[in-house]
Amino acid sequence: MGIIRKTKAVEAVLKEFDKNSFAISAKKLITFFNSEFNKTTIYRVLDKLEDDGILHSFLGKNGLKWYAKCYGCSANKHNDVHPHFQCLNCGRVDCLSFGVSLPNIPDRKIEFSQFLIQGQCDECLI
Amino acid sequence: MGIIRKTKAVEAVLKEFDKNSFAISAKKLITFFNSEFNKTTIYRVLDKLEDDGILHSFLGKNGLKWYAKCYGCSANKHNDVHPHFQCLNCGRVDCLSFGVSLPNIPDRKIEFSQFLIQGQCDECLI
DNA sequence: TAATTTAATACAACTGAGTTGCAAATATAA
DNA sequence: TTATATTTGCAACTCAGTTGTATTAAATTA
Repeated sequence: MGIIRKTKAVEAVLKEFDKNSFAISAKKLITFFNSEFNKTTIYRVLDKLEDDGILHSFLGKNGLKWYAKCYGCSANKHNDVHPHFQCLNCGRVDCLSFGVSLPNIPDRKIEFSQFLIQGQCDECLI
Repeated sequence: MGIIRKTKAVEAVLKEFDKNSFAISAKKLITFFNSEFNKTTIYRVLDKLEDDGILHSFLGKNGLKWYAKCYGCSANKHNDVHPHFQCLNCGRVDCLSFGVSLPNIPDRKIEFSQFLIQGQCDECLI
């Protein structure tokens, strides 16, 4: 946590997340920055940004890792418990804006949860 | 769908799922049947059993593929929309018995959903 | 501003879950 | 028993993600 330098790679990655509100997969970022940055750099930048509470990650279709901006999270507390929606047609992924009501499970301690909903997005339904 | 033969591999895999009610990862089955069956066989048997509506699959921690028995599902209709719980300590995964109330999202068509909850299981909390 | 320290990066090699093609083996139907 | 269609084993492959290390570039200090 903390100790992250304002390097070209960090700024370039953050700029991509500022462009739109959708989630972005590590894979897509690596392809996008192919000629500028090494894939290892991208993976490590994403790791750092997640550690710092700037991004949160989750697994999408086929176990691919996706990242999206955090709102109201800090390095030590992740409040972002919302579902993610992945379009099975165009592959687009976004965060759904409502929270998930976690069930009360006796004798178990819930630490994380991830809710992935898959289907057809508004663009692809037309 | 249909057309699945009662081979040694199919029977051995099904027997494992009958032993207990927990989910089993493909990886674990491959290790378990290491000396008996090839890993390709295990992957293909699991695929078939899922196609036939006997097992359902979902992704756990690190994107690993897990399988569990289906209840009330057929080859063409999967009714099993329930959360899965993975213990971050012992790795055990099981199906939670209550259904998930899917949110109503305008302009989107929901086809699948997966809800993975992670934390400490009853055994590991003691 | 230059020197020093420490973190970030590129590169290559690796890991490991899952996939594919094909020949041989085996279950089922005739 | 024979025919035929599915299953299996094997080896080689794919590909997202990881690791080690020498080099480069921020940030800090003098």
